Amino acid sequence: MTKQKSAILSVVRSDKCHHTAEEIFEMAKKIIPGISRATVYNNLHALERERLIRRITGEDASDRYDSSYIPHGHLYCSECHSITDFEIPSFDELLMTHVGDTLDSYELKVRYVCSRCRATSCD
Amino acid sequence: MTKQKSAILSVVRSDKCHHTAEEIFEMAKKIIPGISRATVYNNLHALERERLIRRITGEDASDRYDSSYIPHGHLYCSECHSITDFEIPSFDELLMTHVGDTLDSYELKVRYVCSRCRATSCD
DNA sequence: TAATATTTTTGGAATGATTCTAAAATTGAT
DNA sequence: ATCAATTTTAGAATCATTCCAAAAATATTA
Repeated sequence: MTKQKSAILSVVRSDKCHHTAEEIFEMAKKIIPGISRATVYNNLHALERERLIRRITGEDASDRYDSSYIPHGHLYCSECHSITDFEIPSFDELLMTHVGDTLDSYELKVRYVCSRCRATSCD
Repeated sequence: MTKQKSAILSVVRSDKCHHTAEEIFEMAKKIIPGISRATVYNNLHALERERLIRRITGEDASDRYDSSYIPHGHLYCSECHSITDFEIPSFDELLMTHVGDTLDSYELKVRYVCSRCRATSCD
């Protein structure tokens, strides 16, 4: 594991947020000032292949990265655009019964209004 | 509803496939030869705002469009890259119990190997 | 250690889906 | 028919990501 790669992994693992490659690049520069954007992309892909992190896609233009490889749901608040992890107990088993045993992984994105926004919103 | 918009809607509704904007553009040209790519993008967005179609994102570089707005799961075969609709009975209710009543919609993508590929694959 | 092969990094160019823009065309309302 | 509002159009601009070829780092072998 090169020092660039481990810096990138530590950045992704540093919090529970779901950062974009660009954000990870900026954070990694604080550890290795000369690091290149291409290295960040290379290693994010490599780390996902090695099942150490997971890419999550779709909500906006940029992909984001999750510090855990283990699939779980993501709640997207339509008002503040926060992203929150969530878990449905034995969802894997439920999926398996519908999809069969070639199930590999899943991505579950839920749009909603988070409790904070629900409390403060007037419209 | 302009003739461009209704052509685009009819193209998206014409089959159960999940076409990219580019594919929809090509198909729409057969109805309105002079149609512009920008018009396709404009109207795909408008149609989704009007809840007549749904955008699905993430699996490859381009977004795709579903002929139905009603959320349901999508199965992605890792081998042949086919996309298949699927439904988990009362999944909405299940989600609601976990997310609360501000649930708006969801996107569920499942990676697996489809039965066709399972049958023919040797590796 | 020296020599060589392999892997990784780097910066910048290339790609490609999507968005933006400003002018022209169409549509709707009075 | 006139004026305003909306939509379409072609092409330029944007922006995340990928590609590239050269340089650097690392591992391997002698």
